[in-house]
Amino acid sequence: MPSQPKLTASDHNGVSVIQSQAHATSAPTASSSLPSAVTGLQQVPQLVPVNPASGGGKAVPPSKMKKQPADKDSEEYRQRRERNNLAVKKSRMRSKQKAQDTQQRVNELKEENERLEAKIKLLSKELSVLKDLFLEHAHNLADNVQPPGGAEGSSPASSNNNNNNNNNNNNSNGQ
Amino acid sequence: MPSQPKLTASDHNGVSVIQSQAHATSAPTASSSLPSAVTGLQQVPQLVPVNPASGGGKAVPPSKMKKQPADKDSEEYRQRRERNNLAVKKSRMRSKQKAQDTQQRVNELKEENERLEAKIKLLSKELSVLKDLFLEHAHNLADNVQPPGGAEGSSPASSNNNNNNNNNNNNSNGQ
DNA sequence: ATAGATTGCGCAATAT
DNA sequence: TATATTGCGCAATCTA
Repeated sequence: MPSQPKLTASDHNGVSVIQSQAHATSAPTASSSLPSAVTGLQQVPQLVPVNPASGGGKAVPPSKMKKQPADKDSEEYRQRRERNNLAVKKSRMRSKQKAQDTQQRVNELKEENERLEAKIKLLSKELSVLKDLFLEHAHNLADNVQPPGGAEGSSPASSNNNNNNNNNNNNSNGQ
Repeated sequence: MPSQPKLTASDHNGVSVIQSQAHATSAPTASSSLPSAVTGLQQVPQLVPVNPASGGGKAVPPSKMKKQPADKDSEEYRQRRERNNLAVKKSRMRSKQKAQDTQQRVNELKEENERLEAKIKLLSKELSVLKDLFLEHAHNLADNVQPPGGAEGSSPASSNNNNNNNNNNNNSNGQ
């Protein structure tokens, strides 16, 4: 489940900083060449107020901590970013793969569907033929009536061979 | 069609710069609050060599132009970014929607499939019943043989009623 | 050549 | 705490 962001609009500060390829220990997959167009923009040390609420006696409860902007220089920061970037790539790959699989599934199902429809058509035809045969036979029976036992009522001959031919319109179009 | 990137690895310089909310004429959708953590990083004017190949007589063919780093301050730049951001959002929304639709399609097809299979089962059963009826009837015929016209060859009676009962094992398992 | 559409990527906030 | 997801902006391409 995607899990939507509670209710508060996702409002991360739209910041982002030069990513020098300096200690680029990453790129295990396709090493991005990073030719030379990189502008040598340097980072600002980014001094952070040691603690936004140190004046009051509240002792700053751990909750509501504003999360220091993370020193971009910190090695640990870089490592975290690095790992996250990896995770992101992985996640996206999976996502893409899944989408692809789903599409494929659609194609497979479509094919299967066609096969099934064809089969239905065939079966229907067979049924139809058999039913016709039945009808024809019923007619024959009605034509040359010949009671198995001794001669009896001597059917009135000709027409009116309307036996229980229920038409069998059993189309069973269940839907 | 997505059109894959020729062959050259996509190696944009992994650069990116502080996005100050200064002239934030944007945010038409959900206004990003941008609390206070924004560092006031200023941009370097980024002087660009007027033209990398002005010495030769080649007159610099339009192709191969290195594309100036685009002054981040330029109003036009901001507008372009703004528009692109919008386009990106749109594109991603569509993409997501499509994926969702595809998933839905899968579900629909699965259902349809089940319906078809059920129908096949039904038809098969019907066919089976009719065929059985046929067989039974054939037996009856064989039992009390009674040539329609005058008495003739007088069939040898009993057994061997092996008419063209081809069993009709026409399962048509076409696959 | 220009504008919109896609795509890969990194960041940060969240979710798990 | 670590990884997984997700929204977002940037820049390079692709398309029209």
